[in-house]
Amino acid sequence: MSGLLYAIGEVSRITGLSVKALRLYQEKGLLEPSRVDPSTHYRYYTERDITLAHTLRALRDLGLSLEEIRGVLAELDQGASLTEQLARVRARLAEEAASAQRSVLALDTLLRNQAQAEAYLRAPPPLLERWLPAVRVALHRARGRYSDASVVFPRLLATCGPHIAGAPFCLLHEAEYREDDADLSWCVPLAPGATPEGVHVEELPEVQVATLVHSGPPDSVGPSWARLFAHLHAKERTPSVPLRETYLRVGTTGGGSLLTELALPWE
Amino acid sequence: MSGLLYAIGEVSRITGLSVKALRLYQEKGLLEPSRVDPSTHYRYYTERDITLAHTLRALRDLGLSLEEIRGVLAELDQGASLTEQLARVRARLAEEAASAQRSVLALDTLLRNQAQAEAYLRAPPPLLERWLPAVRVALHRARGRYSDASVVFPRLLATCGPHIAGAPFCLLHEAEYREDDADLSWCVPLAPGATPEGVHVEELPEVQVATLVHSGPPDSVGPSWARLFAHLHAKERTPSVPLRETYLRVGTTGGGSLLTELALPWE
DNA sequence: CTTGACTCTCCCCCAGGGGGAGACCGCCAC
DNA sequence: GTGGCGGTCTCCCCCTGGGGGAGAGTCAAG
Repeated sequence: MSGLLYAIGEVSRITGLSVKALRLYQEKGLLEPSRVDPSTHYRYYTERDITLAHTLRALRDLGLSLEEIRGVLAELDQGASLTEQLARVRARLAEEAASAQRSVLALDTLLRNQAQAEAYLRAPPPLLERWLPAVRVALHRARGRYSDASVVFPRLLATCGPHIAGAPFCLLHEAEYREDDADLSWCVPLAPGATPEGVHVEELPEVQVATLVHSGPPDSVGPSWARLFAHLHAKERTPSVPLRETYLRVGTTGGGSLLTELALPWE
Repeated sequence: MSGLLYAIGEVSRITGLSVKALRLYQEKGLLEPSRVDPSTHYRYYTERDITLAHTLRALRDLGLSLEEIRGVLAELDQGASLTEQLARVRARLAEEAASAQRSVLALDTLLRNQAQAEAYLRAPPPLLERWLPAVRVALHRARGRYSDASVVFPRLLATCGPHIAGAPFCLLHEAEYREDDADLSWCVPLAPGATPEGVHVEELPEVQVATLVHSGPPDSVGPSWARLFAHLHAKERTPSVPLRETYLRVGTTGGGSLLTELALPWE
């Protein structure tokens, strides 16, 4: 018999929807109990209501919002196509999945970089000769001092926003150390298709370098540079410009050791 | 100079974070403006604050909650490993992505079924001979009448809940039509590993049938069954039992045309 | 009749902000 | 000085999808 009535708690147990949720769905007009006692306001549900509640739960578990569920149920009720609403939902969910997947990939990249940075901290890689690949960067060249980094990089980050695709670095266009009038280029690698506005974009060619990862405060890099120069000298190679300092650790604002990769090109 | 101060609107323009969001992050202790005018309560941010805001935005865009961001920033501030928090976030995001992906797949299945049902509605497939595959079902056998469906199926759906893997159907164990004492088995296909409790589970073997999709109210299937019997008779085959009626359209509660697939086995 | 399990309504809470009201503030032009 | 305009302040309510609990009323079994 369909006259059999279920109280809200039983319906909750049967459908797995919470009592709170059932009351909410009534308030939203999604699932009206077949009978509400006018004096006690107790809700009573029929088998048919329970079937509807099951449908509702299935749709909710699929990730539909209550509004979307309302649309689907309305289409169902008219015996209409259903595909319209569901196709929209599918598109939304697919976008969500893709977005989460992209985030996971980005996090993986971040974690790998981080792991490598930590490895460098524990066991700095020895002086190494390798090729730096070509890279497209947003570049700001100016005369000044190292400490300008705290001014220039925030500005670059501000303009390039979401187009950034790697650790920022600095090019030193003269080999001699200058305290306060160095010829510097502040660079941020860009994502392949990105074209930020209000900033100079340049493609740096690949270059052969001797590299060294320096850990410690950024004003103590002098001896490490000296090691690189000495190395090239010992091999009778001619150092070239620009020198490159790459800032490896993210969030360099706080404490913790900083990591700087020094790269000295030769001809 | 790092003494340069930015008002909240400028910071918003630079970082892409809304003014509301910036105020919220201050309230949550994530991003404190370097100076707050004690008399006007205006917020002023330094370049360093803006860098932090960028980090914050990047993390938010990755899908981290503010609490997770707080954790990451704290680790960053101590120069700690970072990997702990980020690995947790990665796990969460991966789960989200997988879940959304599962939903998309489920929706695709649903949409395919729906599309086929609609195709059947427009152009009912002719009488067809084929094999019904073996299927594991939750089964409730009882004597009664067709209209018991509205009682039995909700109960089955209630007990089997999320284990359901297909359209429900009904087996008629006798070939003759009986109004009120038919020998019926109400069935719901189950997902492969599912073992619902409080219900009889059975594996139906595959069987060769003549099938026909009937569209219209469920009490008008008589002539369609007659067509199937006539077909087998013309081919001099012996009809067998059980007959099977599968209810194709979801949400059969509301209006709209119903679709029932009739399947008549033979020996 | 009592008792324990249910159920009712009503209110506050969460994240992550959006929208807007009403009141100040800063800066530029005149 | 003074007006005007845009920026900023605090404060409050709104959204989704419910959870937690208070205080009061109800149902059914013993």
